[in-house]
Amino acid sequence: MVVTGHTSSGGPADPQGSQQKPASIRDVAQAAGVSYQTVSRVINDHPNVKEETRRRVEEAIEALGFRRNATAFALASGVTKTVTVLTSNTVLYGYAATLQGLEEAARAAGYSVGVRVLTPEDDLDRTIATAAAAGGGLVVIGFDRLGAAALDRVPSNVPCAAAVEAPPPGRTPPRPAVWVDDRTASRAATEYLLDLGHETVHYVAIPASTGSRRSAAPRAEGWRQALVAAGVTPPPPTGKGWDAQAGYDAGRKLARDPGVTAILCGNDDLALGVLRALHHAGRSVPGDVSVIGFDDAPHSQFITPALTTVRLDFQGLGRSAFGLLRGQLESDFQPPEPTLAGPELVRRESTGSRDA
Amino acid sequence: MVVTGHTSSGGPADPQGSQQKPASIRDVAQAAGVSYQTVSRVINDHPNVKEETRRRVEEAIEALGFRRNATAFALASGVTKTVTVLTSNTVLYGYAATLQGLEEAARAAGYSVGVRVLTPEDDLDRTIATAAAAGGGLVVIGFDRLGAAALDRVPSNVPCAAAVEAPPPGRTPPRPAVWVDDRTASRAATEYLLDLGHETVHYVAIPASTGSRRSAAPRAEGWRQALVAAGVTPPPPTGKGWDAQAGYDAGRKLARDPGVTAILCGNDDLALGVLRALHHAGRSVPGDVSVIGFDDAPHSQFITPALTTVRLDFQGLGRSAFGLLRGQLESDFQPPEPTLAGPELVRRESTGSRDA
DNA sequence: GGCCGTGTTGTGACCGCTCACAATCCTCGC
DNA sequence: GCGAGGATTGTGAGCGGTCACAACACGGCC
Repeated sequence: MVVTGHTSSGGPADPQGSQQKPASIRDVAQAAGVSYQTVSRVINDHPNVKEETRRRVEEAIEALGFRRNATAFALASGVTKTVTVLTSNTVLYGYAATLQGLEEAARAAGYSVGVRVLTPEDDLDRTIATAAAAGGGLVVIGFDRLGAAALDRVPSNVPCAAAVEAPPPGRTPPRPAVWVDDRTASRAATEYLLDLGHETVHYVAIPASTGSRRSAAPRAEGWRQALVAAGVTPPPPTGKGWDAQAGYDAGRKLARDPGVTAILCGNDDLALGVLRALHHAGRSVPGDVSVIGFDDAPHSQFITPALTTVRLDFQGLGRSAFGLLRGQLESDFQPPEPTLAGPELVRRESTGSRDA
Repeated sequence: MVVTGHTSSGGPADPQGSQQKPASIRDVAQAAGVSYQTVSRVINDHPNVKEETRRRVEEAIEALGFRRNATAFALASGVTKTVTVLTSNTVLYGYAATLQGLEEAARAAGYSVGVRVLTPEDDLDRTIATAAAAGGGLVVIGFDRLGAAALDRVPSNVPCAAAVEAPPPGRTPPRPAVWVDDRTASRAATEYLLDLGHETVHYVAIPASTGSRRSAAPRAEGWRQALVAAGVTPPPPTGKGWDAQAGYDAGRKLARDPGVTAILCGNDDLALGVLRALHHAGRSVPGDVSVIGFDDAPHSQFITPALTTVRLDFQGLGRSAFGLLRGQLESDFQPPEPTLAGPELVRRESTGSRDA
């Protein structure tokens, strides 16, 4: 049985076609009976070209199917309309959505976007140097440790912007960056749970993007603040990972403790795993336990129970990060004040009052 | 309340630093007291360079922090180690996973990868021309109509490979392509449902990648074949979209019909929506209705009931597509026979026998 | 000692385009 | 009818690398 297939047309050396190389501006010039510089003027919309000449050149361009060679253009002009995204992940919702927003903005501005995945194995400096050697600018997604580390090592002479988890500590603003205020959002979510009558709220954390400085993990911090403000001692956070499996592992432990009636999760995948663990343990949601996620991934509203979560505007984040980069690349471009939707608590079915 | 923030370091013109441009091979040559050609030899590992000279050059490279300019290299050598992925989506699981596999393979081979999202609005030919002008090769993800259309319009002189939904119709193999045999998998999934005692199986389709030629939608076709082989007349397929919302809409209608006891869905998102609709309609899964998805997205095993689905090796697909492209770009590279895991039916909780 | 072959290095041209500047054309005003 | 000045066009150089080839050094051979 054929489980998979592929076609490829003949050997590596394609017998016919595919050989003739594309027309250059000199080819066009010759065809139009002008100098190459005139062709250059036409393709760059310079004002001083006689109408009739322009027309002739444009016809030649059309006839030869000429397209300006992007590489040569970049080399000669020094302008590389390219942005390379450095990220440790492309599939997780937050990352994918940020990338999506960025790509859209970049495309609209005529930039092409490259993606380079960061892995713990490879040499960060080398990777960055390679990416920077491509010309253009860098956008690093610094949601996690690896991304944050990469951001720190970008040499100061390469244009770079970042989307990060938390505002950089006050001292030297290292790089233009955008973030969403999820500390406040996390606090609000926790307060919501408290208002519902829960005596405490447990937290299943996502891995921190920074070392030990606890204040840098805004979601954890917002949760802690809400609890402290309410006069309750925060229970130890759990969780070691980003995905549903990590949530499931954390959830199993939490499910055993009857004192656990409200759980805030660092993201929706984690929440999904927690929900699953709770289900396995026979504890109902929201009857016995309330659960809140973070991010509002597309499927979160369709699972059962539909997940209460904090919606974050990742697309806007990506868009803004690109704007920041563009501001560095084009001296006359003033990056617009980032406009992204603020975090918003979306109440659905996974939360309920304590005594319901 | 600050809901979002950003930092940017001063105005567009950075007062200090960021100005000095990177060292070229001539700078290195001068520093090492040799000619630029010798530097070129060193960075390209040419054999005939005296050991001591090489050492001196390497020191100079180190000292100046020299990095070969990728643009200039591409222009002069004609080799652009770049692959641009043309896709209509980057977030849906199948697309994202394919992209991930491709990026990994490309990175391992020293290629950089670009992403260009296709939209119905913009001019396909123009988009393709732009992407091709970047040099390097193209990989188009042709799972949907837009991607398939793009694939058709790639000029024959640009290196290109594709990941597609179904094998191209026999006649002229237009382009090297990879696909998974989901027709067979779909048939197997349907048979599984039939074996469970269901009298018929309903299908919630994903949008087809081709026009009207029905045989080109392999998932639908496998389902139909299984039904026909079992002597049952296939009910009309439903569904109009890729996401959970589309699944929900289709599921609502299906839920009203008590004759519906088994539903096969074109992907896991659709299945999620169907599950949700069934739940709202008060029909239990798998008690009243069995549901099967397609793709095995990461969260599918964590939802409740855990989704029975057909696992597809998208990463492998992306990897293989890259291999095919590389075969065209490097004349001495023989693309390995694509090795990707075959589709596999993963039985979980959303399916059960008719009379359970 | 002169010749040859190999190892090592340097020079020139070029990739396809842009920039800066010089050369030519035209039109106008006196 | 002629010079000024703007419009239009062409030439040379260079972006940062590569390739092809020439030049030079060295040792071994006759």
